[in-house]
Amino acid sequence: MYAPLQGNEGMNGASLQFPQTMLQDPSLVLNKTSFNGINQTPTQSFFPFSTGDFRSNDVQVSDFSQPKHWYHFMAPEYTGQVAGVTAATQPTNLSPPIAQTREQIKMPEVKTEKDVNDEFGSTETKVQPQFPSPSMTTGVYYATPWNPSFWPAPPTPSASSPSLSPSPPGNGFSSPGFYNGGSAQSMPATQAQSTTRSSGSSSGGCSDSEEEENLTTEELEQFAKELKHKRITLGFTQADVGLALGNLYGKMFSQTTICRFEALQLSFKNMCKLKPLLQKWLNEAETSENPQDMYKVERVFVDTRKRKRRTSLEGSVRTALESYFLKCPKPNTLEITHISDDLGLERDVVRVWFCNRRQKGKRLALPFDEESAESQFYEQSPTPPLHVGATPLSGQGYPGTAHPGTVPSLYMPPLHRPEVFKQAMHPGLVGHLPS
DNA sequence: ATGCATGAGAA
DNA sequence: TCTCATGCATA
Repeated sequence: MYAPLQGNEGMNGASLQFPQTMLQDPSLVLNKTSFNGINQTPTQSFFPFSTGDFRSNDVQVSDFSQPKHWYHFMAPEYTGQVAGVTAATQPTNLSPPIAQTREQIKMPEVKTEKDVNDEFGSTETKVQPQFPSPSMTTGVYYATPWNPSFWPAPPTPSASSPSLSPSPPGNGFSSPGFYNGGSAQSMPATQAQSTTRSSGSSSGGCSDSEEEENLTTEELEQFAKELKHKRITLGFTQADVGLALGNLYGKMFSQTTICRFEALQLSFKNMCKLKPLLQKWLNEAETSENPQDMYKVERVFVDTRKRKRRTSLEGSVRTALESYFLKCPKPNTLEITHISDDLGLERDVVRVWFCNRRQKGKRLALPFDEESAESQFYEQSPTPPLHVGATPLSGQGYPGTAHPGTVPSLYMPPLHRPEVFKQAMHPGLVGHLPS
């Protein structure tokens, strides 16, 4: 069904991605650093799970009987796909050979997200990045509701000038508040703080002034655009930037995150949090003599814990899930069980699917009226409001397949006015909606 | 670029 | 158990 694990084919050159056999490690592909002279045999033909004890069989759509062993398995030399270049974020998982490699290479201690608080083994010298780590972790204000350009302004753009007046906490709705953390809505309108301009433009010598800025949607949009443009101009990939951030702040990010940032696909709060970091990176990149040095840091250690193989849901199954989602965006345990049974999926897969679907849905449907939208659609049903039991599945036909063509594969909340909803949809998706 | 997954923190 | 931030893996 779906491609075997490793040995992926090349990636779209456009974005300069790397074959996963290289763990998306820019330094390898881009040759910006030859990893301290260590020659890596690009023969990542090894596959630690060849024995099959690691769910070698496809986690197919109806394969839900297998125990989840994927978490423990740990091939001795499994480095997380990148031969040699990687290491574990978790020392405990570090196998001898790797540990050795790690010492040979003077691996700067850049931490990954979860690693930040994770102390390494005592022997490890926590060499912090060359750059002083700014206080990026301090609070972030996001009094301004998220409202990317492609998310239409609210029907009543009353207080539509987020840039000037971040909506007061209780202000009805003031703006299309994207999802700014769902419950964190009680944002202290600490806005008008003062620093709206990230002064830290000159990498001169001071500066880690990326305080919590009161960013506006527009600023973010503009910055995202600027970032992307300059990044490309400078010849960096999104992954490079993520790595560079690790270099600069000791906290790296993935290509995915950078991509989402540029595409404004993160929550407003998240955008605000990352913006200062990226801003600084940009400044550094622009002024640096050798931008390349910015991420000379070879790859950080990769977490050796193995994650479940990604389930690839068939189109029909997805459609079915969508269908269920329409009826009940937030199924309870029982409902999830029913659904999973009906579709022959693991309960967890279904659960996660709904979680992700909701998360995604928020970006699409929440602009209008998050409060009600959320309460109306995302409220867990005490009692199955839908006949989950009355399987919409007819024989082999799933809910969706039953009505080919008529079942929108998108979340179309029944309570939303089509017109409005349509607007809120991502441009690319609107087209699919029946008018 | 995005689907599915993980994990921390909150409820 | 959910949300949210984030990432691996893949289309």
